[in-house]
Amino acid sequence: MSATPRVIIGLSAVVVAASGKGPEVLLSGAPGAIGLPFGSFDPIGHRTFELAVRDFVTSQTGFALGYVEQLYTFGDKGREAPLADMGQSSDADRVVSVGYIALAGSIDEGQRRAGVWADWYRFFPWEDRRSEAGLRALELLLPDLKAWATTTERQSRVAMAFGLHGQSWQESQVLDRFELLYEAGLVHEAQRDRAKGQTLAAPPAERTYVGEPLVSDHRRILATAMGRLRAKIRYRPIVFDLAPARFTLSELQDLVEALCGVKLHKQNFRRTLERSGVVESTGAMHAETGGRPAMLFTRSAVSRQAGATGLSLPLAKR
Amino acid sequence: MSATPRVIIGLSAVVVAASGKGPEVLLSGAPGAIGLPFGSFDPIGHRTFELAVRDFVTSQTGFALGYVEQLYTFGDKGREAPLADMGQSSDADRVVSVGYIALAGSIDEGQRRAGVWADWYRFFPWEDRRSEAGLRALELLLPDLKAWATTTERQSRVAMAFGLHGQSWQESQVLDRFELLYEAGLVHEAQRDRAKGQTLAAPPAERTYVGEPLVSDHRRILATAMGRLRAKIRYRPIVFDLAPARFTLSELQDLVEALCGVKLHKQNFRRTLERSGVVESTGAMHAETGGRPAMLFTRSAVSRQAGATGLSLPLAKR
DNA sequence: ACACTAATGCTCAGATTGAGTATTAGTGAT
DNA sequence: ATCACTAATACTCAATCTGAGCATTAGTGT
Repeated sequence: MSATPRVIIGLSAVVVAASGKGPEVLLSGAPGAIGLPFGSFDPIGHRTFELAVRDFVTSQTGFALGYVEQLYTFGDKGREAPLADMGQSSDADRVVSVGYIALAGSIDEGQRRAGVWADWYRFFPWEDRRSEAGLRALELLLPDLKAWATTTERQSRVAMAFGLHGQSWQESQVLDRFELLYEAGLVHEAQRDRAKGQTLAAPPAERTYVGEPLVSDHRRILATAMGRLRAKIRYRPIVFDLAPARFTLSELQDLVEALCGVKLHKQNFRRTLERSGVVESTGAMHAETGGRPAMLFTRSAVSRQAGATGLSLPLAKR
Repeated sequence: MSATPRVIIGLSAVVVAASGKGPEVLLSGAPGAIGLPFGSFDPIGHRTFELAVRDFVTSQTGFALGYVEQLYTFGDKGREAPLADMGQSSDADRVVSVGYIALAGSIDEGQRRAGVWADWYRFFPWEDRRSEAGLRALELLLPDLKAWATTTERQSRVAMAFGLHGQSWQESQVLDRFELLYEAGLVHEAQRDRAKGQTLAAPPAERTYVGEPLVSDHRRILATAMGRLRAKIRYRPIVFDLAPARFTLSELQDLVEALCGVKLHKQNFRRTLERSGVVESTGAMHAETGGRPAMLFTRSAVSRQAGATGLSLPLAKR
């Protein structure tokens, strides 16, 4: 459109909801070009980014967002996709995207069907360490990662990110792991960007790809969101923005485990939960599960105060 | 210049150094319009934001940056200043600024004189709880803050941010505190932005202002940087990017205290330090201070690994 | 009435933390 | 030289917090 390159600010939102099956993210786009809900920032109409994000997500998907938080601004040349297909920019423009994470709470089947949602582990199978499938996904990648790690610096990064030599797996290092896989040429996006001039390792073999790609750098934004959310669970009572109003402690634990991709020690989880005072029991009970009925809890008043602390994650042994 | 509004991406850097007197930040600008080093992003020339930041800081101030990290992208209308005075934009343009924090290490008197550095507490006197002056600064603000807190929501925010009712002072909530003061009209910038149409409380009395203002929203960016740095100290061995190569444990403690604005319990500080293994003793000693000579330490190899943990901050009682 | 399944309760040892008290090795002044 | 003074470094103790289990309980379905 214009001959002189402009800067276009794109806003991308990782909208997370919990649906009983675990964390799901809202997607948009046509098959083959799936991505996050995306809008471009209007310098005249939008007073703040956050309002713009709420705006376009609601208008694109019909969802009203609750908690919204800015993640990171991505501006690397060669990792963004041109917006040409959205008719809003010319190829010469430089697109910078500001990523946001938004929590849409606990959704029911109806709401779920109203949008295109996907389990976020579809894009990051190796991040789910609860399932055999997740552990196997990592096993598949490790040989190629190790082959790529030819310098001590790379070896150390790989070991730290993937918890190799006695190092522990840090559930919130999602982005570090993804970036290593990208640099090592083990995700689709690397192949795509190599064509655009990024210097990246070639894929060792076509069939090694694990996890589905997303348009532009959206998988990177999603990785950032997952990492941020997983980290934040520990120091802010943010799970409650994803949990239903009333829940049993087991349901809450399942949710946390699904978000963090790890198994927790049940008794210790409830102990710290009750001790910290972020939940309080409603009198009601909940049967249905074929065991002793569970008490239904709600988030307590203290958990709503700014500065309230998050949850501790007592890992269960292997 | 152009009639249709463009988006201009500004990059602002909070360059932090430790100089023995505590944390200092690099400033630029003319008296009366002091701000952070600032440059605008060139969509053609700059491949990534980070490279652009390193570039303009070095060219503007002669400093080569070490650790660099993106903070946040600020885009609120009415809080940015036009760049007209830099001859790079027209008034109609929308300026979005991406804030960065950079650590310039430990600097000596010569380097210090080469740039314009200022103790960061000049802009946030209430953030220094080591000194009587800092505590007094807060005392000065509290009555007006309380007067502004007419709703329970505001009262709770104030109580949490400033650690009022038994709530503890959280050293990393620098931004929350600044934003409350801004909304309450207790910092210069609020007055300035009110003229631009932001709905903010009027200043209760001219002379209540505590702390010096900065151009545009730079004080907000600085607050974000301080908060990020203070928080990061706890989980990444980042102090070492500000400390000299060799230091005594007391020097390290002084540095951490200066950054966090709090006093720490000496014996417990060293205990956790040595236990965590992030420092190791060089054989050398250091006299000079009129007491028993201190052992000189360096950061250990483990502290350099990605994923190494930060420092615990055992607060000293009042 | 009985087996089965979760939800809850309780215990114990080891590690971490908050707060002090006690020593020790320099410096500078009688 | 000896003594007072100042930091640095060493130890101690109790209160908490955590990791790991074992034990008990209240529903469900046969």
